This record gives sequence, C-alpha cells and structure tokens, in this order.
Amino acid sequence: MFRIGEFSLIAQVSGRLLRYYDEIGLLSPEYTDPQTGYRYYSAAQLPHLNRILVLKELGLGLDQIARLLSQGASSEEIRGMLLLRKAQITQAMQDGLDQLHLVEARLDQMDAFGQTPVLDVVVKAIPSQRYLALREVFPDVASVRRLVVHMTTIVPHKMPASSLGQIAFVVHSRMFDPDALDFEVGFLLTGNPGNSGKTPTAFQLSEERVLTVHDLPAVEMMATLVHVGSITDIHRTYGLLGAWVEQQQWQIVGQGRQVLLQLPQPGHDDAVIELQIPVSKAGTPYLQQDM
Amino acid sequence: MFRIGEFSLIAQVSGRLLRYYDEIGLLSPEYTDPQTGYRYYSAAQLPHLNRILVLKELGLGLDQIARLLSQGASSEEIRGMLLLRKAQITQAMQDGLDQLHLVEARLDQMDAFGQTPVLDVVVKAIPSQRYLALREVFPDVASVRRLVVHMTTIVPHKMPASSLGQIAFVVHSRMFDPDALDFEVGFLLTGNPGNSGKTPTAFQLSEERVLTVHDLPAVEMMATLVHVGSITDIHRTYGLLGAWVEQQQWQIVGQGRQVLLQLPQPGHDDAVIELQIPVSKAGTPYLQQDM
DNA sequence: CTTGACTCTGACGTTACGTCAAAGTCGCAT
DNA sequence: ATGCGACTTTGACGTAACGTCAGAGTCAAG
Repeated sequence: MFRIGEFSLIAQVSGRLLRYYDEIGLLSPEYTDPQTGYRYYSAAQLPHLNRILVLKELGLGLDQIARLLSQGASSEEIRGMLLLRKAQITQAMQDGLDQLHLVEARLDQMDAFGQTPVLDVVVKAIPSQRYLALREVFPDVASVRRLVVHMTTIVPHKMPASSLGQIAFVVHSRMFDPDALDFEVGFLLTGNPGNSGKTPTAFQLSEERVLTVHDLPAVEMMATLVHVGSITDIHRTYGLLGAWVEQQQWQIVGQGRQVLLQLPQPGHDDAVIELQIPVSKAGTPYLQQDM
Repeated sequence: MFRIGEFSLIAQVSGRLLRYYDEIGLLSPEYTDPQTGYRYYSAAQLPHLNRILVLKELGLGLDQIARLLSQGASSEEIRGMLLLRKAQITQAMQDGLDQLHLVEARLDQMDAFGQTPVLDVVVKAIPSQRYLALREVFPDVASVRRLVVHMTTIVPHKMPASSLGQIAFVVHSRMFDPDALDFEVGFLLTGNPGNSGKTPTAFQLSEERVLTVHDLPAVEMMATLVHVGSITDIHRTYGLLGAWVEQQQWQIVGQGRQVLLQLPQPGHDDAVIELQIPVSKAGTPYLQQDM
C-alpha cells in the first residue's frame, strides 16, 4: 500500500488530482484510515488510474469516464461514446479551421488597409419580428428621408408607443441604383410576431400611403455592419459589408435590411445605421421569398 | 439611449453579458443612473460591442480584448496577438488531429480484439532518479528472481529504509532472449538525484556482487503499461506495449525499464509491474546513451 | 520526544458567462 | 393617485477540472 505521495510519484499525477478523483468517486483509495483520513492506494489501482488517464486524453469528460468505468458499460455503449467523441473532435477541428480563416482574413485586412480601422462584421441570428411598413420605389434618397421624417412625426401619436421599435428599411433593389430605390420603409414592432389581434394590421399615413403590418422572417445568419456618420456615405459601408461576405465565399440569400438606430441630429453627421445582409454558407441556399 | 433590454435585443446578446462586460470594465454603458443603477447605452456603442464580439470569435480572451481596446494598442501589437493566436489555433488543430487518431486507434482495437479489455498505455514524463543497482547477464528468469529475493532480504537492513523505493530493472538486452538477460537490477532511491553525499555510492551485496549508485536519466516521453498477474506472462504484455508504440509510429529511444510495484505473494499470481519504454515522435531522435 | 516530511480538510481562483432570487423602477391604464 | 405588469438592479451560485495556498494533524527516524 502506498500513501498518496508515493502513489502520485509512481503515476506521475498530482496528489490533488488523486484527492479530487476520490472526492468525486472516480477513484477511491483501497483503504482510508478512518482515524486520520490518510489514503492508502494499492499497486493494483494503477491500471485503473491509467485507464482514467487514457480516456481523459481522448477528451472524454470525467462524468462520462465515471459512467464507463463504474457501471459496467457494454462495448456497444463505449463504441457509441467514442464515435460521438470522434464527431465532436471533427466538429471542433472544423471550427478551428473557420477561426483560422477569420484570423488570417483580419491579418490580411490589416496589411491591405494599413492603419484603417478594420471592419467589424458580426454574423448573428435575427428572430422574426413584426414590421409596420410600406413599399415604394423612391426616386432619390432625399424622398426616403422625407418619408421617414413624416412617419416619425405622425405615427408615434397614433400607436401605443411601447410597441414601436426602430425604423428599418428592407432593400428590394437588386443592385444599388440611386434613381430607383425599391425600399420598404417602416417601424419594427416589439412583441411576438404572428400574434396579431391587439395592434391594427394597417395604418393610414396619408391619402395615398398605407402602412401595413407583416412579419419579417427570421434569419439564421445575418451579416451585419454598423455604419456611423453621414447617411450619404452609407453605400461605402454597404460595399465593405458586401465585399466581406464575398471574401468569406458566402452567398447572399434574401433582402438586405437597414436599421436606423440613431437619427442624425440636425447639423451633425452622427447617424447610426446597422446594415444587414442575410447569408448562408455556400451549398445551403435559403428560401428566397418575394421573388 | 437604450435601456439594457432593448440594447441586448439590437445586438442579440444577453443582458447578463452586457452587465458582465460592464462589471469587468470592458464595455460600460454611456450613462448609468446613479439613483437607480439603470444602464443606458447609446447607439454609438454598438460598433464597440461588435468589435468585442468579433475579437471574441477569433478566440481571444476578454483580457486580451480589453488590452487591445482600452489602451490604444499599436497595429504591431495587434498583429502580434493575431499571429500568436494563429499559432495557438494551429497547435490546437494538431492536438485535435492526434486525439482523433487516438480515438480511432481505440475503436480499431475494440473491433479487432472484441471483448478483450483494451490496453491502457500511458505516456508520461519520468524525472531523473537515483538508482542503486548492478548490471549482469542472467542465464534465466529464475536467477533474476533469486537475486531480487536476496536483495530484498539484505539491503533494507543496511540502508535508511526511507530512501528506498521500488525495485526496478533496466533492460539492456537488444532483443528478448530468455537465455541472456542483460539486466540492471536494483532499487530506485528517493531524494534528489545528483546530490550524493549522504548515501553511500556503493553497497557490497555479496563477495562478487556490488551495487552502485548512479542516476537514471529523465525521459520526456515514457510509454508505460502496467502488467498484472504472473511474472511469466510479462513478455506478452511487453509485446503489446511494443506493438502499441509501433502503431503510433513512434521510435524507441534508449532502454526500457520495469518497475516492480508489487511482489507476488507466494502462491498468488498478483505481481504488479510497470513496463516502460522511452519513445519519441519520429523525426526527433533522442540522446541514446550507453551505446 | 522532537523534528522534518508528509497528509488532511477546506477554501479560493480560474473562464465567461447562464440561471435564479429578492427587491427596486418604469410607464401605462385606470 | 394608484396599481399592475414588464423591466432592471445587485448578489449569489453553478459550470470543469483541477492548482494553490492555509492551518492543523500524522508519521517515522534519530
């Protein structure tokens, strides 16, 4: 029988580890002195410890190891766990590869743009949300702005303000053409989409313009980039976002969106707009609606 | 200004995350009401948050991100961190690949051996240790055993028992030849190797046999396998260990060792012996001494 | 019997948050 | 004015697998 120090020397593991495995019931010493609490391990426990160490090297968690060892697991169960672990490792390596590409892309960007602050494109999932808007083809940007101003002065007085969210555009134009902007313009609404009944489904803005409510579909992967500054510069930021998506070799699926997070104060160029482009990794095209 | 709930919706991160980043000083809201503690975020903080999220996706720790953002880091520093991170990912992927091979090897073993309990070869580093032993070519296993018995009856009375460790063999035979066993036989000694002065450097066992003290070199990678049972079966376990090393496509560097962890009780086949083979990954040959 | 070496339990630190819990706040509707 | 539901606050605990003390008890040799 070895005391914990000698046993830890033999096995080349720390004493703390042995105490820990004892505590969680993974490997208890063959004998524990009830008076002093001293742990005494037998040589025959070394194979047991070694099995634990090997399984740990395979990346299994201690809880799984405990299950495999204590309760006699059938070899089919063990096979299952190993196959699962194999899949996990494969997944982790794929993730590592993706991350490597991201890091390299950022390094390339730094080399190419020099001191220019690097873009921070964030890909995130966007849930479905209700949308009070109208669709129109605008002749120029100024008319869009006028409509926005008009809406912001009218709508909040006629709606429960609590459910009114940001102003957002949905860009239906295929390509950016400053003379024919096929946009949806309106408000994002808070509250669960789909549950109509409380809020009206339409809203008369003026003689010829009617806002209607519908749901914007959820998007699993939305590439987003925040534009700060003058609205007139927005197409440059948009181009950067597009270039980034292209560099990732992803596909654009569906319509882009623009969310006005901060209207520019008169005399300042401090608008904040989040540009959004729904994407998917190549090979898994997405439902394209409104085509 | 957005309250935390709305800001978390916009950015699609949890409120808890925002509070946490505030707590660790990574991203504090633009204004915090001193009365109520309510946090108010501005739209202009979204790019800041996005930068944090992107750097996090690259696998950087929050502490590193904080350094990069708060204290204006030069682009050279940033490059350095990204390059470092790249190396880390590469390393992690290599580790993943190794682990994948281990898992696959174990699956193959299970398929090949069926119900046979899989071997648990553990690779570990062995530190240098002092060794009181003699080298001899033994005509058979029985004579080795007689010497061991003799040593265990004589030596402990003449030595400070506290410094006496396990009995160990160093196998100098190139190949296993049961008629010419070129073994070192002796005791491992506790205490720092190299510091002689307290223990004698030699020990007269009998007329013609002298035990001398020297240091067994440290081994960075020692493949070990514990044999339990009759000593006469040990060559099979040894073969399994050798086959395992071969399957890993590693090289054997230096002499194997055998550490007697438990002498067999008379009438029982319950010896416990750890077999050790120093190895190195192919391509990085090791110092082979005693050649 | 006195050291010095060893061992015990218990607690805290690690990473980046998720998940309650109890109490305070806000805004809207009565 | 008041009540209510939705929101927010701080604080604490949990996560995985141990490393690292701290303070107190134990063992073996001289």
